[in-house]
Amino acid sequence: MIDPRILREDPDRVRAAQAKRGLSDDVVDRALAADTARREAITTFESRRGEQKRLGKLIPQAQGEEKTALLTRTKALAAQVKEAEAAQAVAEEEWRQSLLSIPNLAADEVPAGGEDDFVVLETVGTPATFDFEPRDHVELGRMLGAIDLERGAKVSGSRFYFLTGVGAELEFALINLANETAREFGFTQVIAPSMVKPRAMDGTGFLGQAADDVYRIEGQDMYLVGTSEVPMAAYHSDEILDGSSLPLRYAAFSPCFRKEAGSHGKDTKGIIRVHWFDKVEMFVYTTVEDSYAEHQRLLSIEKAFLDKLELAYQVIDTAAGDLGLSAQRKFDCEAWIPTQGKYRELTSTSNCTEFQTRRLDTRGRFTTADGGTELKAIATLNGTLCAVPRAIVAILETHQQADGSVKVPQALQKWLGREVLEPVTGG
RNA sequence: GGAGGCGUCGCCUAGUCCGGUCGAUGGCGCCCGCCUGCUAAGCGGGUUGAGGAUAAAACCUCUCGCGGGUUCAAAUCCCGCCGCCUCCGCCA
Repeated sequence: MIDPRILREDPDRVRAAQAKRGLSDDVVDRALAADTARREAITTFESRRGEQKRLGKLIPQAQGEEKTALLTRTKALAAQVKEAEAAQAVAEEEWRQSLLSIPNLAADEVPAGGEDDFVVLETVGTPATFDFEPRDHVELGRMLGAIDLERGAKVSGSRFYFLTGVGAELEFALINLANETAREFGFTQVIAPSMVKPRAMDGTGFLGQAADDVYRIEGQDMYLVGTSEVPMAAYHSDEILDGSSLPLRYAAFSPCFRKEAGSHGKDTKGIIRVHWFDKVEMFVYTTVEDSYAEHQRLLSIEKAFLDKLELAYQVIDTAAGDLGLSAQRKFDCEAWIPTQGKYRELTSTSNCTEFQTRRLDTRGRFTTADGGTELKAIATLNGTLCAVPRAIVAILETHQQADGSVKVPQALQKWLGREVLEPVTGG
């Protein structure tokens, strides 16, 4: 949720932000009207309620006719109060809904436009070249006995897989490396629940434009999370955090579930786009002022991780129209996938500023210059440390050799206990 | 899943049977001030959060786990839900 004060005091800024994302600004007018209506309704209710309370106090001391008269008046008033209260609730809800439907205001630096209007900030490493015909990760996975897509489909359906043998070992190695990296950078490790209540899902903005991608548990009013950003954002909901304890940096492991609705035909082969995968996600609570530097920090950690995997990648500044509901700015790290001849998203980091904490009611208590304290909205940020399947895809394809074996990046060797993954079947 | 108990403004706690001077008691902690060579003790005051109003205040409304209901009036009575604890059953 954006700051209601910005909407009231500078609606044109919100209109401009909507335009930048390619969205209508109707909702701005709707929200402004709702705000006015809401305040009127509050005034009406409060004046009636105030009178009711004043008169009510007189009743216990009143006697005889005076008391009867008072009761008649307060009884009528009670009905009015009830009515005014209901009207206020309606106005309040309309205001809330219109405000909730406004996405976070994109940063000035964010490129305008849609999915294809990103700006490449940086290219790191050189895409791998081969003196043989490189195999895709599906074939390599089969040769190594690492990825079993056929049985994944048999047991669970399309976009499911078993990681077996070195595939499973590779996941654990990646998780270990991610956790080691998290530790180096001062993150508290967390294992987060991947089923959440609607509050958490909605608070992180995933029941908005992304709702189609979310699995709901039948008959339970619970959801499977698509990322541990969801439980981690809700982790401190309804809390007032000690400002001096910030930043709070978490690295949360969880399985992630995505319907991938509307992606029919995209990445149908392999494990680039799957309904379930494991991920270690960085999640940070900090002040809004510090969030911009923290965002850069998360990006640098993601880059450091990709460097450890010895991958070639580019960093893009996502265009406004391709930002999530909550994000103010988003950087994606896209690794080179040899058999696709292009860069594909491996990690992503977003600064959600105060958008999520306003929805989930997380604030910070800070000491002011004069020694007092004040409550302020704080910022949340998230960033992928390692999304396992895509990391595996990039590693297998990048480090493959002519015979179908795969060189293990140095940083993973101690976790895998070997320098090369050897095929278990012929090519 | 069955039975019972509990949920009060940071923590503890009074109040709930018998609705209105509880529009929330006291203690601890914390903050400000006084006092005392310093410190401690002592004394006085302050200390939930949200919203409305205002130049800013004063002020007003809401907030006793959450949501309804009864009533002129609800922390208090009634209904539903959630969470925690204890016992039983079941189980990785």
